Amino acid sequence: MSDMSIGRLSGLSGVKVPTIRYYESIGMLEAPPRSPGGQRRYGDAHLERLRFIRHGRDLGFGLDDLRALQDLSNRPDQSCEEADRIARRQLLDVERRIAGLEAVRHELLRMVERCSHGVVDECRVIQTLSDHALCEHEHGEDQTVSKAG
Amino acid sequence: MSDMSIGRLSGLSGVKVPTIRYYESIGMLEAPPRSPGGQRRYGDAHLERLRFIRHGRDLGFGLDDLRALQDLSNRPDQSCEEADRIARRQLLDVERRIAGLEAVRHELLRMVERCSHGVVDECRVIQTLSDHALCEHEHGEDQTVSKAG
DNA sequence: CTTGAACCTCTAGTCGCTAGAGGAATTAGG
DNA sequence: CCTAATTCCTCTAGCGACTAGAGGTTCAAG
Repeated sequence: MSDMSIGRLSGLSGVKVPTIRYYESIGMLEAPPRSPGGQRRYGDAHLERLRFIRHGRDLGFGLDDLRALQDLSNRPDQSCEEADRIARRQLLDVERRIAGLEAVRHELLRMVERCSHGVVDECRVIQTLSDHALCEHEHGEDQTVSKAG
Repeated sequence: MSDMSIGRLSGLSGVKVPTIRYYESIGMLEAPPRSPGGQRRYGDAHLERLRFIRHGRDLGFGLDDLRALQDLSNRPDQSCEEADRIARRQLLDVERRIAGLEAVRHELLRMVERCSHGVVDECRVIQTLSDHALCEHEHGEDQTVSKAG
């Protein structure tokens, strides 16, 4: 399973080819040896590392967190307090985002349910956006909901 | 309430000063008249529009959607079908993201609950990330969970 | 040995802001 | 009226985590 091309590594890891090169460029993934012609040749260690990153990204960890966790896993004798702390922080973050999205979902539901399917002037969707008093949504301090990739 | 400075508009709308200028630069907010010295002077229409944008952003709409919705609200006689479609799409998107985050939350909970608080080598957090087989999480096609701003 | 897919580097773009430099205008107080 | 503090101005660059595309090279199958 050694001497994988970047395409094969991509297929096995679920990480796109340009993303793998990007990870290398920012030091998330060790630069592999090259073929005589200059193409990347990966081994199993790369595949493992990339799966670790992919899995962590799926769980919403930032690349910095994953770098820290990866460093920790290379020092198996250390206390896992730090790893625990990072994971708990991430959990709290996810829970906070879920709560925010639930509130958003609630208001969106109200909007579309009350839409009379008539003309814009009577449209609940537009009205709700225009007049904040029509809804129950609280403005957070400066937190905003953002799109997922 | 006319002739507001950008700072006052910011305070009343909850949108930060640089963000207001950014909105102007990308055509989301009409450029206001200027004072003799060249500073922006806003009226009530700007405040209303900005609150509309702010509210929409809080609900996770993209600026393109908000531009479309804003355009619609300027044509009150048109059918609100389009507005309805945009809002429903947004609702589906939010629901999809909630579902994704719930799965993520579930796995994070398992991770931190099973952490033995010992050394890294036995740490569930690291193990789960390293070995995908240890968890129940399914990799989506290429969807990833991203941070909120 | 040819062909076509996969690879290479590099730059620039995405979204929605945010930060900072370096300077001009405004406003409140004395 | 003058000063000092605050707010405002433009401009460029940066964030995270990629994604897209141009223009060229290498590899693997037949």
